[in-house]
Amino acid sequence: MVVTNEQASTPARLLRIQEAAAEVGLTPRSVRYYEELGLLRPAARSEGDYRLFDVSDLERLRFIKALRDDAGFSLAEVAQLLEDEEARERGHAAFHATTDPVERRRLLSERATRLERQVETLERKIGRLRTMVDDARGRRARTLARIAEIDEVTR
Amino acid sequence: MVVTNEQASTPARLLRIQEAAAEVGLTPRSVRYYEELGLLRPAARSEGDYRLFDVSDLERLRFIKALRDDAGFSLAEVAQLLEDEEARERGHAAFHATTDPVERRRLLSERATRLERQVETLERKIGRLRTMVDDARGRRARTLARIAEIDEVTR
DNA sequence: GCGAACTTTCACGTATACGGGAAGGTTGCG
DNA sequence: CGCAACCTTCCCGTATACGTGAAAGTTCGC
Repeated sequence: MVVTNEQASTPARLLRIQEAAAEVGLTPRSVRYYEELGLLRPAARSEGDYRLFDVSDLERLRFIKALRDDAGFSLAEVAQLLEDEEARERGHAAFHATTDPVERRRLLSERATRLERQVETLERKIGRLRTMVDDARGRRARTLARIAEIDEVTR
Repeated sequence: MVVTNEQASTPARLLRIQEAAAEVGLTPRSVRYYEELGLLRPAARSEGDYRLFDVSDLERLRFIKALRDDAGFSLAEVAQLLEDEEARERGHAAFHATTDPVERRRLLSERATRLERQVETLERKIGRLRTMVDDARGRRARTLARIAEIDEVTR
């Protein structure tokens, strides 16, 4: 297999805040604010204390943005959902720190539980939206029925 | 058919702001604010200028609350979705103002179109949430697979 | 090794979505 | 009528989620 023109297996492509923010469709200010709220950990800092973001940080930022924009969660709710994610990353580290299969199994099991909760939270939201959609659909159907009625009579 | 103990066909049960707000789970302050934003029309006023809400107002308030709480729309977005509802009420009046079947058919058709748009907006939101759920489900599945792997080995 | 571009940390400003109180009028039961 | 409970319109306060400089340090290509 041929390696691309970039260095093979780049150790870690790190972005500074502006590039990182642009990449995920946020402003540097928002990213700093999220960090201030504890939604994000410092990632890494350069010699001169510049924030440096790796791919996992970008994923996290995209997740935050999706929860905020698409799901309409407040940042407080996002924080709740992310506590789970934080535990995940700690768990990830803990996972690689051990080789004990029992311990690893336990960590993975915890992760599965957290993901389950995330799914439930989102599903609840979807359920409420579904109700609203069904409602609108019902009204639309009744309206169409009335149109058909008129068409029937004036035929 | 026997009529209930209330006056038969009450002309219009009108509630004052506190009762109306409580009925739909809002505060009087919020209700006034929504009116200020134009999400709600004055409904009716008493002799002494008290706001009076009828059933259709309550429905509208419940709709606003659902869009805000359940769907997570901003009040600006709610306003957008309600422009349609406003047109609906004007259309409702226009409907009863005419007996021309052609005109009535047109009004009903407009209403169906507005409901269609509402459904589409909500469906888009559901779609984005679905993506997030699927994402979480996928990660969960992979996590469970890794657990199974461990169980396989340590069996 | 210099300058333009970027970054840092305050710190204050702003839009949204209300909360809460003042000052005063309205309702309606007794 | 009287008065408690409600309502009205200001108007200022607050939490959230950032925007927008200011002042100072950092990077980096030429």
